[in-house]
Amino acid sequence: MGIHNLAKLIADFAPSAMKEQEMKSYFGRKIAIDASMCIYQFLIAVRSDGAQLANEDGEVTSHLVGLFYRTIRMIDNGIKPAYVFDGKPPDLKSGELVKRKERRQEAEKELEKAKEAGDTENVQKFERRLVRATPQHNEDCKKLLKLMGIPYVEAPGEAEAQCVALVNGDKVYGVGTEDMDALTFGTKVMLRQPHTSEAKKLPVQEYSFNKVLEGLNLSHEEFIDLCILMGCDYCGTIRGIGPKRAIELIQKHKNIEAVLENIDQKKYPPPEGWLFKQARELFKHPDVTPAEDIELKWTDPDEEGVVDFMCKRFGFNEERIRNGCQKLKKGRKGATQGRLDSFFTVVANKSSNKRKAEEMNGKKSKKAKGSFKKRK
DNA sequence: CCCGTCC
DNA sequence: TCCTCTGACCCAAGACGGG
DNA sequence: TGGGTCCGAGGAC
Repeated sequence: MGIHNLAKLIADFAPSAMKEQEMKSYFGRKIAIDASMCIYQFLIAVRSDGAQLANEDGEVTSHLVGLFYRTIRMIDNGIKPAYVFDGKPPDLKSGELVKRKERRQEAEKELEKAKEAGDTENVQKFERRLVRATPQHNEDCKKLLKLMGIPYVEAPGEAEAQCVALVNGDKVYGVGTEDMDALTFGTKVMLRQPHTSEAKKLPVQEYSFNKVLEGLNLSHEEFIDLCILMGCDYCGTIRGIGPKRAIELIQKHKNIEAVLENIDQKKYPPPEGWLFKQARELFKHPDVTPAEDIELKWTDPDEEGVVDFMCKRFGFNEERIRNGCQKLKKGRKGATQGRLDSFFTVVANKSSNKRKAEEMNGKKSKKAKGSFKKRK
């Protein structure tokens, strides 16, 4: 998943494209998040003695624990998440998916071996490697989100691409992800792991797409070709060409076709039947629902519904769940208030410089729309 | 800060 | 010789709070 | 599964 080494390349060649912000400065912001990715991570990480958390009937709850508390944490910080669920992966990804399937089968064998040998350490290791978010997990999470009053979107294709559509269609401020290919899809703003920053006392890393292009001195099309050269999920790469050579070649020749004409293909052989054109097309025109067809609404949680679902069905501690619901209600009010507040400073120049206003106590005049002064 | 608990 | 890529290896991937 | 690090094998110069 993602673009190989892209974060490092940006750090090296376009450092100003990333700025670090305090969590607080995102108060009132809406953010799109790839739900499938979160669920997967929760299933892997939320464990006790190496096993997933579960209710008395053995139904897994790790994904619900993770989603519940992370969402509350964000709302509590005035950040409004909208979750996006994966649809069908594009056909081009099937090669990658076949590889993953093979690795799975490998892990299954290893798991059997470890079980027979009574090697608990390896059993856990390979169980973890076999984790996959099932339709049931997804449904559980959708139900919970609905009860919590948090909006979600079911993407026709890749969740990441749908998140980008929401950003660029001005439904949300940015996409919160670890997956750098959000930038390849062209997201105006990308936030890296906005949820962890508070807990770990780390700043949020904010990437600006325009500054990435500016810093690398590339157009969006050239940038896509660069990403393909460096390695994406959709097709192979040219052996012997890594980030350094890739960026040099794209800057010089502008696209992969021209690169191929100008390198010694004996020394740098492209993959057999290389599908770079199809990959390029996928990044340019991914299968997404247009943002204008999507309405995102944050509402108060249905506390009794949440308690019923989480406690009755999944055996969660009622006090904690009710506590969480209270935080949701409180945080939502604050965030709604805050959004209005920041509206005045934010909307003014959205694409380029965003707002330094927060610190500088903004005075803006460019781009008329909504550029009042920040009050307070 | 570390380490156990959450279910 | 220098630079760049590759492949091997290891590790950790959540959130939270009590002690 | 990906990321970080470290080392050896090539081409690049």
